[in-house]
Amino acid sequence: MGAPADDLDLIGRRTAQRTSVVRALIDHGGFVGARALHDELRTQGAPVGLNTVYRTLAALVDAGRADVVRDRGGERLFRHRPFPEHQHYLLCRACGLSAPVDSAAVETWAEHVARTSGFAEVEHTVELTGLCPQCRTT
Amino acid sequence: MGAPADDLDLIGRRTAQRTSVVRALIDHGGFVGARALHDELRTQGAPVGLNTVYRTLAALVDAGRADVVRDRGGERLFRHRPFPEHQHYLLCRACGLSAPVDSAAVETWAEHVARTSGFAEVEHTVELTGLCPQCRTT
DNA sequence: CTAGTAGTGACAATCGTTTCCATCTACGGT
DNA sequence: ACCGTAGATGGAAACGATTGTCACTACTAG
Ligand SMILES: [Mn+2]
Ligand SMILES: [Mn+2]
Ligand SMILES: [Zn+2]
Ligand SMILES: [Zn+2]
Repeated sequence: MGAPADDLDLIGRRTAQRTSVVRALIDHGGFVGARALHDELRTQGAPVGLNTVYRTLAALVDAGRADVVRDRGGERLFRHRPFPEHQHYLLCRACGLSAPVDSAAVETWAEHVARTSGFAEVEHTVELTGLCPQCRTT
Repeated sequence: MGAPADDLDLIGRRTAQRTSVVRALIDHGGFVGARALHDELRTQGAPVGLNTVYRTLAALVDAGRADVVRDRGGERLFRHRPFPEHQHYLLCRACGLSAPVDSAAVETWAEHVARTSGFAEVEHTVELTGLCPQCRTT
C-alpha cells in the first residue's frame, strides 16, 4: 500500500484536501479523470474543489508519483504510481481497468531510435488499449 | 507525391474546399493542427471554414490517409500519409518537424503483449518527441 | 437540366483544463 | 501557544480545441 504520507511530503503543505485527493487516487486503484475523482470525493463526504483536485494531481505527476494517459476524448486520466520506476499500461477502453506491462523491449527500441536520430531530449508515449476479459462480450 | 485526387476519391464529393484542405495538408509536409491549417489556407487566398477543415481531416483519418498525434496541450496534429502502411513518428517539440521511424520492434512487442494479456482488440499509441538538430540550441 | 443529397460555414454549445483573485490556513519562527 | 506570511483553497470566469445546429449551396447521378 502506498502510504499517502510519502506522496504528501513530495508536494508541499500537508492539507486535508491533498490528503483526501491522494487517498482517493490510491483507493481508486486505476486510471481516473480529475472530474471523476472530484465526484468520488464529494460522494465520499470529503468534498474538495475541482481546482484543487487538478493541482494535486499535477503535483503528483511532477513528483513522479502518478502516471497520465489521454483517453479517446482527450481527457487526462491519472493513476497512482507507488514505485519510482517508469511504467506503461494496457488499459480497457470499456471499464478503465489497467494492467502494467513489461516494456523493456520498447525502452530499448526508444533509446536506439533516440541515439540514431540526431534529436535531443527524446521522450516517448506508449499506450496500449483493448477490451479486458470481462468487457469483451458482444 | 500523393496526388490530392487519390485522397479526395476516398472521402466523398469533390469540392473546392476539400481539394484545398488536402493540398494544404500535403504541402505542409508534417504534422499540423486544424487551426494552423485553417490559417494557412486563409493566407493562401483559399479560405475554408474551420469546421470544414476539421471534417476533411477527420475523413482523411478515417480513410487511413492521415496520421494523428496529440501535442502537449492536447491539440490533435495531422499529417498526410501517402502510403497505406501504419507509421510512427519522432517529432520535434519546438518546430513540429517529423520523421517516420522504423517501428518493427514495437509492433512485435505490442502483438506479443496483446496475445499474452487476455485483452481483445488491442491497439497502441506510440509517439516519440524530442528536439531536432536545428532546435536544440538551449 | 433537375432533383436530391451531401457539403458548407457562421454561430453557439460543450468539454476539459487553466487562470484569477479574494479568502483561508499550515507551519516555522518567537 | 501565538503570530506572520508564504502557500493553498475554491468559486467564477476565461480559454482553446472540438463538435452540433441549421439554413443555404453546389456536386453529381439520372
Ligand atoms: Mn517507457
Ligand atoms: Mn504501430
Ligand atoms: Zn474492461
Ligand atoms: Zn525542431
